[in-house]
Amino acid sequence: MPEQSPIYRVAVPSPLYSHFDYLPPAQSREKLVPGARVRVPFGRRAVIGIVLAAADRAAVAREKLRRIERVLDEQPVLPQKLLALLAWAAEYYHHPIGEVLAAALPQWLRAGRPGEAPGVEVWRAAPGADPGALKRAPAQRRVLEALMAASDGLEAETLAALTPRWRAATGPLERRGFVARTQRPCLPPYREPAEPGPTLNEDQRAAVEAIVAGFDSYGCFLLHGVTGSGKTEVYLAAARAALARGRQVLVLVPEIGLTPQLVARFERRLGLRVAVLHSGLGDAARYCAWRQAAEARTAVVLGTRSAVFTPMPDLGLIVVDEEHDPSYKQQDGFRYSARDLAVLRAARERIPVVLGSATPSLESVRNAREGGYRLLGLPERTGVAALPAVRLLDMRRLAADEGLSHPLRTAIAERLARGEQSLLFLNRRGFAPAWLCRDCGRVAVCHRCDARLTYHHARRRLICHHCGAEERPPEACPACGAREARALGEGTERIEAALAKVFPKARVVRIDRDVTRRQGALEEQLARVHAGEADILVGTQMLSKGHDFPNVTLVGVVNADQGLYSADFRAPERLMQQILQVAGRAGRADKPGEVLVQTWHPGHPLFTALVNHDYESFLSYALSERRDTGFPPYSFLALLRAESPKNGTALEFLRAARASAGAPAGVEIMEPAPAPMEKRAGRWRAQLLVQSTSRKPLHAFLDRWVPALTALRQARQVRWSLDVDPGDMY
DNA sequence: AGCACGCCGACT
DNA sequence: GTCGGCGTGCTC
Repeated sequence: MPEQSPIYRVAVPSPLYSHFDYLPPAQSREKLVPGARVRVPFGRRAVIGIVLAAADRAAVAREKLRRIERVLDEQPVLPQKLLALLAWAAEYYHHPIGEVLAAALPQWLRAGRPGEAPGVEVWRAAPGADPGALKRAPAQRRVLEALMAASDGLEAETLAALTPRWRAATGPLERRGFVARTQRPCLPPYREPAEPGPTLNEDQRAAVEAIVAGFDSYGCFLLHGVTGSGKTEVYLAAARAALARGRQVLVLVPEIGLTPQLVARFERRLGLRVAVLHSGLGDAARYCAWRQAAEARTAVVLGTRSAVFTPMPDLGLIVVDEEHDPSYKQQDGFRYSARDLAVLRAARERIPVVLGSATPSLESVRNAREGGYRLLGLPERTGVAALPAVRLLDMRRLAADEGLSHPLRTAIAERLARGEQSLLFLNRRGFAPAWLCRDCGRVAVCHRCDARLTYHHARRRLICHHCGAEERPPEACPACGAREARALGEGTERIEAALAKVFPKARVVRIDRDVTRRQGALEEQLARVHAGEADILVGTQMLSKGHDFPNVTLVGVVNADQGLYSADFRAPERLMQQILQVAGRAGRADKPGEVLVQTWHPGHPLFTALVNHDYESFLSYALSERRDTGFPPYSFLALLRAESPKNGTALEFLRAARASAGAPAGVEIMEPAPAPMEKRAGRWRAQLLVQSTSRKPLHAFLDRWVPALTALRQARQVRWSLDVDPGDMY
């Protein structure tokens, strides 16, 4: 019998819901391994794909098959286990396998670069280099001076931060012999011995013991610890135990929580170099760290969302810190939840996973109460004061000037008198969220979105926070010609200005995206706060993540009501989490903190729970509401979104989608509806919610529905995407 | 998504 | 007379 040459199933980076079959490369006789990259002809071009499997028959006629052009890897870049997880994820999230694999691979590998780990480029000044000789080349001069000031040389990334034209500068400098380029391994050795940590309290010890007892088998632990209860110490102790067994540890943190301080703490306490993975890394540095993990040369990986896909052959423990954080859910393209995939990965690898939070998500709480998660509680704060007292300020009865009520001002004044810091939290950047004509009341709106423009005073601009559009405030009202306008409402910028007026001697530091956009600016602002160079902090939710402010004894929540009655069913949960997170930043053993919340709805059950520091009663309230309304975690959702530059076509597509769905058993398909903000960035958006009380019928339905959607005539005129387990309804 | 093919309007 | 607009079809 003649030997049939094998066929290879290849995932190709394209939004097509299937793999593609190829013949083996011309002269090779060796079998290709799944997970290896191959260069294949695809349509009229060539692309880098990933071998999924060998097969003996193709899905299409044999004449249609083309040959793999080139094999890029002898060893798979994605190990079997990870490939299987990704294939599962592609099915679960109903996303094309090629794009799923692309999301898991570092750009370096996607671009077809060699699999061997690159070093990190380091530039050094040569002895005797003379910046004086560079009078007419200021960029070169700046680079050279920076290099001369740095004894150990500088990495490409540091230079890039210095000047965007650094590449153009190093070239001539190198030719003149003023600077030299070297490579170093991306993770330099860590030479300090591990620092001992504090003695664990009873609860922490119990938590660590429970996790360690479960090593070598799957278990999901929900570590519910109030802020300041020492969750990180539990992670560290569990990580040490895993390391002692020769296993690797994967730690996921929210986007904004991955700070140099956190990395340094892990390195110090574990006594080893930690591989860091986050979006701000350059291609080479990122791939290098990834590769170190894949070769088990580094034991600990600390990363954001996409780090859940890091290959780690000896993985023995996964930690998901702040598991409730929305940044674990990817909001475009392949819309996965890194937290959920971490749990799944742990189950498949038969290892424990720890989900930690002071304010766990309702999903995880329900899983702990009724599902298989084990709850580990840390009710005590360590080394910090008792939880700060929370007081509601009933804004129905209080006058507020520029958003600040009298009691809040008094409380700030007291802190100033005592030399303590105050923190004002307000989830709205800019000066004022509305700009209106004094005469006719016309409000400035965005032309591309269904949204009001926010007035930014420093830049004297009206800015749309949804599409980024900017314009100059009009001299005269376009509707009535009146020449006077009014900025209505408060953003962080206005609060900052108001504070400067009321407390002229106070040093106010603002922390929001507008201030911290520049690289390193956030770090600078925080350093000022910690050095005691600030009396009052004003900021958005950026303040609620990852940074502690031990000298802050007053937290003011300026407008707590946004999100209380929002279109998004998760908004109250987010609000509660944000307030508790920011409240948890305040106070110390010797200086108890106080939290003042300005609200027009002081009777809301959310606030009752907040005043009592009773997350449990909030959970009961929120869970019973979700049960009554049939929302997660008491149901499972999929949201079909569509958008089009033409009004109406998105809804039209959804109506056709609804019609093609039929009446599947056990699944409820809602009516198509315009999105809560129908027009955004010039596109009309609509959505269609699909709901079920159990996953099985929902996914059985989606399996049939998605191919049908692709075939719809209307699908061509819109951009559509399916969001399984959506994080929000916008 | 790319990329090409294909058939109708304003320009060197 | 062409350059180029984006509708439509295909990718093993």
